[in-house]
Amino acid sequence: MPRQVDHDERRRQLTDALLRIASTRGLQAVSMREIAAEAGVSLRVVQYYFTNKQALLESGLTELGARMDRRVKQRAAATAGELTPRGVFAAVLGVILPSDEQSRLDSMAWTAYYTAALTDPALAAVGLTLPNALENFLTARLAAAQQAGDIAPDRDPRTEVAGLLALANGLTSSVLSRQRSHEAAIEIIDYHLDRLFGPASTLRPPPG
Amino acid sequence: MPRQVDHDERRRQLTDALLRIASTRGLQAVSMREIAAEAGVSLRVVQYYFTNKQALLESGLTELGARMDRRVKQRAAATAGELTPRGVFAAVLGVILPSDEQSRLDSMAWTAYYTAALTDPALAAVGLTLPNALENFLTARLAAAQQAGDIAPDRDPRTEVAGLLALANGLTSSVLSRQRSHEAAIEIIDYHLDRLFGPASTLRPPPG
DNA sequence: CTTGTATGGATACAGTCGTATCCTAACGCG
DNA sequence: CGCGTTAGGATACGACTGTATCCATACAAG
Repeated sequence: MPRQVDHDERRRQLTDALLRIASTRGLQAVSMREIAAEAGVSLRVVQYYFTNKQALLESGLTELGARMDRRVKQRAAATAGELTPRGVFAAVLGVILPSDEQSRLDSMAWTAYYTAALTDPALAAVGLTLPNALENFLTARLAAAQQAGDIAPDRDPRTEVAGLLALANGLTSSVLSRQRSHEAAIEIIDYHLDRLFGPASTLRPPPG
Repeated sequence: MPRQVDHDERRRQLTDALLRIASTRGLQAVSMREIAAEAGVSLRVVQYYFTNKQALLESGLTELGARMDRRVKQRAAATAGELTPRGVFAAVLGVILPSDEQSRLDSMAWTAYYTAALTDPALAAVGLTLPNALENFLTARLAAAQQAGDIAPDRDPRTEVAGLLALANGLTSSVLSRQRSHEAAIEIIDYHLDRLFGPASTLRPPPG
């Protein structure tokens, strides 16, 4: 066997280059040649590691989902002790909102992909997986919290989750277009969480 | 003077064709030739009535804004008598959400434009005008309602409006991607309006 | 009727796009 | 040491893009 290159690593470099372009100049600025230039390789290399532009695009969307997933886990881990139901929601919704520069860029790319998915079924299949999983996860958590008496019994968990996710997504849009600051968005989220759960506490109260 | 053509009418036809393409196949499918084909005219005609592709795109965005504006006014007019503050909010937020097939198409186009505006300052300037005006309008209305005692005095009108608009936009996204039905979205909006105002009444109660 | 201008048909241009092909250099294995 | 496969450089193809140009026609004004 001749010289071996780590294909996964190469694909990751190219996917990162793609996402840098998509998040700064939009998905319509993404071309095979632009990706090559951004990654500092030749066009042939891009073609060699991805059969299609379509495959490249889907790889970008998958990577975005993986990043979001990583952020949620790392935020959950950063909170010492067990999370309250409210803590779980604050973590997930806080990850959806753009906070630092990198997550702002990722949100830009995510928005671009979301729009593209509206007229591209292949992208829609890949892109809706994470949001649906997120909604189901939060709904299950909220239903459990309701059983435990943490929220009022007359609330419908699925409706509440749908509203909160829509709120977070809408706020993300307004933060990206600089209509609102990150802090203002967080404040609105917290306000709504206060109405759903009691006043704020991220940690589960000590038993007894 | 030779044969005169109504330029405004011609431009309107072309803009409509553009929006039909953008709402069904996305903004990236919009080309001068596609617009010509969709409108049933030659490429030259498109060039003749619009100096630029950029001008054409901005015309499309302006038209979308005008349609939204028309819908709000017509919904307000459809409600007999004077609108309560809640009625105003229900009308505006109800217009943002896609209801019939046409408003779904317009929402698709609007979403495409919104995303494009994130990386195109010229579009952003045109596209943010209406949302900002809407936010200011609703904020003023809500502040007045607060003065009149229609909502609790501890609410911040600007924050409430920002949250409601973000919610409506986020719900629009989820309706477009068929994660949620129009009815479910309306229900969530009504639920949040109930929490802000009292229980639902669109008409102002008779004086005395 | 002639004339000048508004309208639009036909065609061309230089770029850019995704994809395909040809060929060479590098290198692990027998 | 070659042999064969992998990694990529170089180049080309046809399609499509926005824009420009040339020219014909139609029609209102003189």
